[in-house]
Formats: sequence, C-alpha cells, structure tokens
Amino acid sequence: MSESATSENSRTRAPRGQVTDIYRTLRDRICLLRYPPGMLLGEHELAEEFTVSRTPVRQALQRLEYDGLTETRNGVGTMVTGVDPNAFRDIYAFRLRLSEMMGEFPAEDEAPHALSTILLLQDRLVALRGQRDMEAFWQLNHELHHATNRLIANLALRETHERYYFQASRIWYSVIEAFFEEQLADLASELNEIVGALRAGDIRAVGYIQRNHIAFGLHRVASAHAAV
Amino acid sequence: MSESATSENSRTRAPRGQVTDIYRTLRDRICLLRYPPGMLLGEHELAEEFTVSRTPVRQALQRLEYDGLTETRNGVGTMVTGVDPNAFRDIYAFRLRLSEMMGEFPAEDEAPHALSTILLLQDRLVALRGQRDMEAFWQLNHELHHATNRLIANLALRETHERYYFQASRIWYSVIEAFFEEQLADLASELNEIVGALRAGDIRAVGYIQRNHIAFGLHRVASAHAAV
DNA sequence: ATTTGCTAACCTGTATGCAGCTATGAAGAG
DNA sequence: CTCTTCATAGCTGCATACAGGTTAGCAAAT
Repeated sequence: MSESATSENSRTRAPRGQVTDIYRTLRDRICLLRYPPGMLLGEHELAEEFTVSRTPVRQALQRLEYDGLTETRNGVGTMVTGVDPNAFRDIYAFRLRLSEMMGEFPAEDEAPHALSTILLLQDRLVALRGQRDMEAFWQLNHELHHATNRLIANLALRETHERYYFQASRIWYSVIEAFFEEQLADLASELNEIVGALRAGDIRAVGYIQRNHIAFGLHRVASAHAAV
Repeated sequence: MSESATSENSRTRAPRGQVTDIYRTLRDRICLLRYPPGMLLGEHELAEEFTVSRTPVRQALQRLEYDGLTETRNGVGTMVTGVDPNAFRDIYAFRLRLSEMMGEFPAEDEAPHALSTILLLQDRLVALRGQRDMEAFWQLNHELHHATNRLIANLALRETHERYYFQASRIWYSVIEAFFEEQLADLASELNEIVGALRAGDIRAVGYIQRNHIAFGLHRVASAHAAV
C-alpha cells in the first residue's frame, strides 16, 4: 500500500518535515473516506501509530481543521467534518470556474511532461477494469489532478485548484460506489480527450475538458441525491 | 488602537480561541508592514507579549506559514516572507478573475447591510483627508473588503477572495506611501461607484468595480516598479 | 420506571524541559 | 591584515506533565 509515499510534493510551496507527512496521510484517508465523516480521531492514538508525540500530530490536525476537513472540540476530540450540501454545491460551482480559468494561465513547457504522465495513467486505468478497486481509482484521479495542476502557470490559481480538489474529492467519493463503472468509463474518455488536447498543445482545452467532466460527475451526484 | 479587536469573525468558518486572536493580530501587523518582510519573529518574545507560553504562539505562526505570510527555519526563527515579483503578478491576476466571478454568486439579501456599512466608510474616508494615516486607511480597506466579501454567496469563492486579499494587501502597502493621495481619491470613487451599484441592487457591478480598481492599483504599482 | 445529579475516565489546551540546529563572533594561524 | 576554526548563545522542533473541559454511566430520589 503506497500510504506514506503518496507521491512527493504536490504543493508548490511545500512545508517540510514529518508533520507534512502526517498531514498528507490523514488528508488522504479522509478524502478516501477511510475516515468517514463524523469519525473521532484521538491525538494519542495517532501519536502511537506514527511513533511520535502528540505535538506533531496536533499540528497536522490543525492544518486539517484550517482546510475545513476536520473540526476539533475541546474535551471531545477531532472529528471529520460532514458533507454540507450547501458547501458541496459551492465547491463544485467554484471548481467549474477554476477549470475554465486554467487556460488563461497555461504553462506550455509542462505539457510534454503531463502528456507522458497521462499516457501512463491510461495504461493503469485499463488494468483497473473490472477490479472495482476504489483506492487505486482514487490514486489515479489524484495523479491526474497533480499532472493537470502543473499545467497552471499561476501560483495562486494552482494552490486554490488543489485546495478545492481535495475538498471536492472527499464528497465525491461518498457516492462513487453507485457509479463506479460509469466513472471508470468517464475517466477513460477524459484521459483520451486530455491526451488529444496536449498533443495539440492546447492547454486551454485541457481546462475545458476538466470542467466538463467535473460537471458530468456533479450531474451524477445530483441525480443520485435526488433519487434518495 | 483597535488592535486585538479587529472586528469580529471575518472568516465564515472561524476557529475560536486565543490562538485565532494571536493569528489575526500578527497577520494584520504583517499586512500593515509593521512587520516588514525579512523581519525575524521570536516565539519567546511574542509569548511574552501575549502573556502565554510558546505553544499557542507557535500555532499562530504555523497558520501564518500555511498562508504563505511567514517562513520558519529551524534554529533561526520565523521571518516574514518577502514579496516575490512573480507571486505578486500571479496573485493580482488571480484576484482580478475572482472579482469578475463575484457577480455570478450574488448574495442579494446582504446588499442592504453592505450599503449601510459602506456609507459609514465614506464618512470616515472624508475625515481621513490630509491626515496621511496609513493605519486608518488600511482599516478602511479592510472593512470595505469585509463588506464586499459578504456579498458573495459562494463559500469557496468567499474564502479564496479573503485569502488572497490579505496576501495582496501586504504587497500593496509596500508601495502605497508614494501614491497615498492618489489611492485616497481612488478609494473615494470606488466607494461612490459601489454605493451606486448597491442602490441599483447590482452585485455583479460591485464585482466589476472592484476588479477595475484592483487593476488601477496594479497599474500604479507596476509603473512605480518600472520607475525604480 | 424515569429522571436527575454526581463522579470518574478521557480528551484537548497549555506550559515547560530538553535536544538539535544555526549563526555569530572571538581567537589563532598564515 | 586576512582567513579559518571553534565555542557559545539563541532559536526552533519535539516530548511530556499538568490543567480545564466534556461525556458516559451509575446511583439515588421521585
């Protein structure tokens, strides 16, 4: 399990050290829903797992709270925040705009690297067919995000794009099980389209492709929510 | 001076406690350039000032680092980050887009409150004429930001809008001294325009007004930088 | 049987001691 | 006089002890 080795720096301005490792690990677990909303995380418990004292764990938890992924209450503990439907709509609407904005700050020289990365992702996606391996699928999405994120030449937009990717992914995975096959096919065509766009050197197109597939996912989630 | 009482919660999802107070105080000092870039902040020193131990101070400093306002190096201390010209361009370009986006998520019911707030700001701005009181001017800008921020109905956009306002304001104030009169006049007309827009109930217009005045400020800073 | 009050266990918030790291300046060699 | 070296003071990173707060469960009274 590539747990503590979830690729290297995904932030551009990355703080170093073990606190960041703990932060990323916990963030991934939350976004993977291995820590479902409402779950209580004890500092002492986590400190034992990571073989450190409570201090670094607390720092990681405070970053998570600052990200809005957890909420700490005195005397109780740190719990994973729930998915507020309003925040859900807001985040998705905002992400659509961010993706549309991507083409206005294209990092042309990153295109070749992104292309080769995504070609590899395509192979791994094929290998994933029929396995229903949520974690591998998530990891794929994560790396796709990372690759496209590097195509953004604007630091501020890049940070924001990443920030809300994580907030959104957490929500998204709470309903993915019902649409796994569909999302798999969708991701396949998204990768295909992005490859085409990158071969044409059209980063703006990459943004619009991403926007569209975010919208598709949103539509599925919305219809699922309406059905319930 | 209304130091520790810099209005109430400006974040929508606000953490509580004294750590947040310390954080806001330090953030304001940095954005005011009372702590200029490169300045070294000692944990022990701040702990004495706020009459707490190093622990809460460290938490506040870590949030500031997460915001990109400071940088902590082991064995040295926490220093206020400098104004990287590249980051400067990125943040400004991004803020322009965010302001343009504002009208797409209008919080109609907040308009009356914003209007009355801004009318008060107009009076205070008049009283400021000829005083060259940087801190009061900054406070005015801060409250204007707060008022317009509440006009955004999308939580994600609102958070981002606020986040980069603080990053930008810090840069902005490093050159304001040379343009104080100009900026004063500019702010006056911005307030006038916003009042007109709010009276018409046109929040989209507020966003565009803000965008334009951000661009004006950017132009001044750019020309100043070219002159140097 | 239900409700109320209390206590004890557990959790986070804070303070503080210690280890590791960095920079500065004085002292000595060239 | 200049350059190198090393000791030292001061800082952050981490661990840990203690204080304050919350909740669950039991017991007692109605």
